[in-house]
Amino acid sequence: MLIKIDFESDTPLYIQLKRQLIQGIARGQLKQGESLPSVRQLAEDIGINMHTVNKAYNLLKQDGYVSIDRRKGAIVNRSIGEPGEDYMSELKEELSAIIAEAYTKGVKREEFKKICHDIFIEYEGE
Amino acid sequence: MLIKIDFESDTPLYIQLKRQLIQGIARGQLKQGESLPSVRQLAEDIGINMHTVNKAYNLLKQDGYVSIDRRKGAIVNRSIGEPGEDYMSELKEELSAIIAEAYTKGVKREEFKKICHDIFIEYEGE
Amino acid sequence: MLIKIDFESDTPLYIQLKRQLIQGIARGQLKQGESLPSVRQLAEDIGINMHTVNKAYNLLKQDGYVSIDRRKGAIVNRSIGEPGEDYMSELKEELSAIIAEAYTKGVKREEFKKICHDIFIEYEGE
Amino acid sequence: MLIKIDFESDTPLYIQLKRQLIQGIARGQLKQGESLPSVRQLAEDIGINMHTVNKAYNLLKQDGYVSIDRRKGAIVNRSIGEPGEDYMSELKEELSAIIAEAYTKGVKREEFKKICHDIFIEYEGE
DNA sequence: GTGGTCTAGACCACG
DNA sequence: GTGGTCTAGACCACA
Repeated sequence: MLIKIDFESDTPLYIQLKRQLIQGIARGQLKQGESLPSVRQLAEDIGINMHTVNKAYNLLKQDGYVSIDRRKGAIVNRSIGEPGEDYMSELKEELSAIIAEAYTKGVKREEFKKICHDIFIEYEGE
Repeated sequence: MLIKIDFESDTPLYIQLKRQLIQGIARGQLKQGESLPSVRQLAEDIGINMHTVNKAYNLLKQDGYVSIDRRKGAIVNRSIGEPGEDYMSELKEELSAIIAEAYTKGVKREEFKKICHDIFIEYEGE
Repeated sequence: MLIKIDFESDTPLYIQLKRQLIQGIARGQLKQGESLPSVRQLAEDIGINMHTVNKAYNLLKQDGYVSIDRRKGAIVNRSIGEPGEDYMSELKEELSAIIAEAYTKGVKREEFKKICHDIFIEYEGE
Repeated sequence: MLIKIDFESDTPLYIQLKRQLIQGIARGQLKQGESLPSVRQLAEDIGINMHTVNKAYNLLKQDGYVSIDRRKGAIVNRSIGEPGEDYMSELKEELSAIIAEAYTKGVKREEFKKICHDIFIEYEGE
């Protein structure tokens, strides 16, 4: 799986990395039971520091996306059942802000829903 | 218009402020031509530093949401025609990350679209 | 509040620190709303690295013991309502191991309960 | 006796193993004079490395739980008279940390003692 | 060889 | 002045 880091971006590297790994899981490129590259390996591959990769891995662990096994490194977990209430309200707040901006910039409702639809299809179609 | 700042959040105060003002505009609570409270005033009202309010106002100006007039302060602009390409691709990337997470947490496509729909209605129904 | 770090111990420094801070909260030495020393300050005081203190603080934040406020640093939170199920089963497992060892080393049930009782009194008696 | 290893736990495998063997002894499932399975055997049974089992056995030996005989392997010892002072102060420190956490999470004194009581009963009732 | 821990020093965002 | 991020390099525990 290809990871692309934008060093110019003001989103922290470890967040960028975490997001892309989650997208990889969503797309099915990273399957349950599969193991991620070692922190040192991945760090070298994408040209960032080991500790930065480590931080991303630990966040993924916290969120239940991977388990860290002393023998095999980070292993992708089974998908996570039901979305919690906390998560849902976070999601709504986040969407509310994004949509407010999109709406004021002239993005139409149907256009927005189309974009979401297409992204979903990308993840579901495995 | 009521502004609610969460001091314990890890999103910067000025971002929280900016977002809420944009939501206010989207909802029609802040209408074109209307002027925002003075920096000093708003800072005092919500108990944050003047510089922080100033930063939010300047960002809004950069994004074309308000014009800053030395005498009248920040004035809400008319809505901004067509969304630019840059903005659209930013938006897609952001949504892609959010949806990846939502999808892995078990949020269904229709559920997600329903949430977006409802938020849009809130803004359109002015 | 006095913090004592044992550099010889094989429990990580940040865990030692975290534990002592929790004990401080339990004892009422650190009260709700009070703010902890800055990471740099505390690091210097106890002669360890800033990042190590930071790690402890972040764990405390994760567990809900403190909130990290950009303005005032780490602030002690209100006490946390009901113990969750997960925590209770963790606790039982931990105790089961400790008690197995104590039992085989000849510690009597009543003696053990007395020790627990006394420690509890120390925390409750505020 | 059934051994259950959690490969995703962050407590080292050899510690998990050691603890469970001590619990077996406490429960009376492993009686004095009885010999533990061979290192090789046990390693294979639970799917871990021989060295790991070896490490656990050696720790048990150090703590006086077993004697290691070249021919018969590890043999469970008689129970160990009086708890030493060192052990008792270690135990108190450990309990102090655990109870601080439990207390702050809202576990009541009587509830805690009840849990300890029940675990003790499990070990005593042989 | 793997991650975990600790140290150190630097720069930046925030307020 | 505060924490957040990133880098770098070292040592250790684990398996």
